[in-house]
Amino acid sequence: MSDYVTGLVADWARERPELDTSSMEVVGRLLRVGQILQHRLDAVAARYGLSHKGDLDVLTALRRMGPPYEQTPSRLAKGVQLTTGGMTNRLDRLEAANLVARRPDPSDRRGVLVYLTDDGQRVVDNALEAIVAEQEALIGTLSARERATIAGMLGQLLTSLGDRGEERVGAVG
Amino acid sequence: MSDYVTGLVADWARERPELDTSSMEVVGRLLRVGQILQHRLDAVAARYGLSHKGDLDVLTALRRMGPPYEQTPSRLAKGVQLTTGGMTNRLDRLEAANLVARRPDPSDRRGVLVYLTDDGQRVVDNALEAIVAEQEALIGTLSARERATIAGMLGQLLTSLGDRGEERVGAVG
DNA sequence: CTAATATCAGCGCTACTGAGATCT
DNA sequence: CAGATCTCAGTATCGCTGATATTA
Repeated sequence: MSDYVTGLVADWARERPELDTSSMEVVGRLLRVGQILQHRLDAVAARYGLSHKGDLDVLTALRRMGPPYEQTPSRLAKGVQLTTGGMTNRLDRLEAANLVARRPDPSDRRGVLVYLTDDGQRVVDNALEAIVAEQEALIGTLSARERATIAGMLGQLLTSLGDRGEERVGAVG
Repeated sequence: MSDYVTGLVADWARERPELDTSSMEVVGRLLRVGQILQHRLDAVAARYGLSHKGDLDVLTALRRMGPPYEQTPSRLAKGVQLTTGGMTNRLDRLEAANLVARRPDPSDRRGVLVYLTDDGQRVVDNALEAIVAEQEALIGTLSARERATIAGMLGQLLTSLGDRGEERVGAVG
């Protein structure tokens, strides 16, 4: 078994032998795996017309909230780590594609509420199933036991990195 | 322990209970960890003046080759998955920063060779040490045994995804 | 002649910043 | 009045495409 990182580490061992490359064996692979998975999942989303990278994130964020699949732009922006200006652009795109719509917020006349249209609900539900299927295919070589092990360690790592889930971003949903 | 993905999965269990979210426990965490690590490492690179995302990749690619730290733009572009046009832009930036320089390729008068300047060698060597230190800090909570386990599983995963290391990209080096 | 190398100009995409209008 | 919400215009980053000149 010789992946991309194996070669990297070999290079550094030759060029900078005093460098401790043990962390690279983990971090390098994590980054590499993340890139490949993200790329493959983006391709799946694109098959559902979601060729703009962050669009699926917005749709799934709304979908995950449950009916009536509605949220303010500000809170959506926080959820996907975007400025409100950036969210305006994204929502314009999604609204033009008829996947979301805006309506005035009845409880705050400064604001608006964004909600999934019927089309948007259909697209996100279909896309999500395809995404999950692709995820399953991507990690198909890992046994149930290995999955539990790696998920546990990554969870520990995320927690140690301060990840609490207040801000839910990307990562398919 | 409750990270970002824990909340995600709980949302989907409520909204789409028939969906098998087990792959998301792994893939979601891999993506999330990758994002966080990349972000933190980018910040370290920025401290060395490498605020443009792909710049460190080019410098490390040259550094890893050993003296005289030299390569053609085409091969560099392949190594970091970039078009030659994109590489021209990057090299212009790096050359303006006096980190690399170009000279005519003596063996092919169509081409040029890019090499690390003395400044470039200093910067990449210093940045690399800082990157490795940051990596160590980031995964500090994992024991040696856990690191070996996760590195092994990720290597298996990368191999199954077709990663062979012909094209060495990003991922710190 | 075909293919490869590097560059350049023009384009597209995406997000950010800061200003402005509205409202709490 | 301070602060929040959203939008908009302008700007920046970054890579790609396709054309070009040169050489293998």
